[in-house]
Amino acid sequence: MRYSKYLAPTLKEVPAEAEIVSHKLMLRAGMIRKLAAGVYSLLPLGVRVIRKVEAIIREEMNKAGALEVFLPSIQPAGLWKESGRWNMYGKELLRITDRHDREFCYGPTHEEVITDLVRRELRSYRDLPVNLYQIQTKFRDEIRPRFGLMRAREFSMKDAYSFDVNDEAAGESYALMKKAYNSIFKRCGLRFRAVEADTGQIGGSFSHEFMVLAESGEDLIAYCDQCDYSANVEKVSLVADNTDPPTGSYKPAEKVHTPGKGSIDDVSEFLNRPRSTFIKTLIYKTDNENKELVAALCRGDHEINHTKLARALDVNEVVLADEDDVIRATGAPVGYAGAMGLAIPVMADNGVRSMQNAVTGANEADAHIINVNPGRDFPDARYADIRQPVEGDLCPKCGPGKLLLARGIEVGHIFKLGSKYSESLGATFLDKQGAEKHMIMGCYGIGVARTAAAAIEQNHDEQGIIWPVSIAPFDISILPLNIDDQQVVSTAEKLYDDMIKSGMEALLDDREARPGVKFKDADLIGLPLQVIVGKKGLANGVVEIKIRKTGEKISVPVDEAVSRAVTILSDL
RNA sequence: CGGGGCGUAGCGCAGCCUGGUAGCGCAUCUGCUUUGGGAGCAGAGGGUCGGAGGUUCAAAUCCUCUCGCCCCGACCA
Repeated sequence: MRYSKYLAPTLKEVPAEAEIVSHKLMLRAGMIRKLAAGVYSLLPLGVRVIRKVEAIIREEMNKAGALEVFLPSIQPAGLWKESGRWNMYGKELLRITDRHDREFCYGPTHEEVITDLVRRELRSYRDLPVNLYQIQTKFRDEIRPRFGLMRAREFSMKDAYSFDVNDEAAGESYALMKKAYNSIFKRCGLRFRAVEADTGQIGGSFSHEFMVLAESGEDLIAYCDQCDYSANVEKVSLVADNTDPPTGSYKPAEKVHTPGKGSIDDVSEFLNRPRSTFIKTLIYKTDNENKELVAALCRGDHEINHTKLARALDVNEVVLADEDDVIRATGAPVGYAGAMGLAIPVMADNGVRSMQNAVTGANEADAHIINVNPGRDFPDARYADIRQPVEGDLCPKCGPGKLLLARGIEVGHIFKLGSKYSESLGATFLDKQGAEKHMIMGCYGIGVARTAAAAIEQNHDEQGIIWPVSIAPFDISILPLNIDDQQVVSTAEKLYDDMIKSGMEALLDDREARPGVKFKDADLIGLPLQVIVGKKGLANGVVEIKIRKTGEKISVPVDEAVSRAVTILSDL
């Protein structure tokens, strides 16, 4: 491709809207432009990267025996009502109506559509297993789209759905996908981990997330320093800190005056007691039919994990109660809630059970209670694992190992769904005995553009992107530095032709621009290699091959340049 | 959804408080010079100041409404 005929509008300045590296660099390199909040246009360079990621995905999916389909992005409401998700999915589901006032949605995922297809077309155990996938545009009306393609509302996703005759076969399909995903992300040049995950709104029995390790990641994962255990913090089942019954003597509970001290930090300092002796009491609103309020308890130096709390309460979602609800539930302003004498249900973290002579709010302004003992003072509390892990917690798998925390970008997620959708939508088959059974499903997603963005998060420097060869928009930049020097131009042209003939994807920067501009843009766009063709080098019969990743420049004779470039590229 | 902020030339911003000629840097175009890490000089083009309404002799500036965008929070008790 000739740069002069191409559209790669690079930016010298960083657009104000961008927060993280991949977003800034994609904008600066002229890969994407924003159309609306969370909605982006892909420019030619962006398209090429996405196509490469897609090609890798297709190859590995096909290799794993999956079949490509292409399902509608607009879906009739009826199917969603049938699965029960029309009401469950909430505001993230973009609902639209046609001219006849019929309800549709823009698909945020395709379980309903695929299950509908399969229930119509597949009847026999002989038809199974089958794994169907597509690469489709989805729309999820995120509360807060951000970070460019990382959390866009409209985005491209590879989604696959497997249908099996029984649980064991479904497990095999799942394992096959897990293997394929490992290959896909490895080929994309990413450093990642497959971690155990919560199943969330998709539902199902268990799942793994593929997390690209990066500081900018929106997810927190915990992993063991001794074994191979790793999980999303929402999923980590913690070994209870101490489940032994309390031993020591109970002191009488006593109300103390704590004027203006609402936070644990303040009260801890004021009473001169460590945070770990506090029982933190948070009031949550659940999304069940009564919007019931509950109190969630954990040790003062721990945090409640919303997902775990929701699971323990068997509700879809919990949100922190607002000020009015807190006052209604506790009779006190925010900051003075305590488990003693609360009229609402109490769900406590396992770590609270063995606490002795602890400190809590008094459910009245400017007062706390000391020497609170759970078994004595709020015997009705239920206990579950509802807190966030912290570094140093024991590994739930191997015991002696300690958990460490890291940030990750979720680029893929695989679920073993079971029969949730095959039951609600009636996807059945006849087994060998002629008995009608529900298919056992799995579903498997990959965020295509997010994968590309994650690659940038892991591969960049101050100058710009450093593409892994496998997903780079082109292999090599050819930089004729002196565009009015006949020898420089003709050499660059010849290299360009020869490189294309040898199978490389080359971008010839034939613009009438100064050398500095070409260098800067080449580094910014981040192709793995650059060939620098300048007067100085040609005087000695050489051009330079620069390796973007290392910055290394190698002088090579002009007639060896193509073969050397091919070799270096294949070694990267 | 709560809080904060921002919409002025393609991009980054100043001007607004205290109403009176719409500005700066980069980019773009022309010319000359320059040519191995985002050139220099000279000149030029480009703006319904997000939109609507209002106040005023006069509105980018003040008021009201509205649209869009960004950030923080939603794990603080």
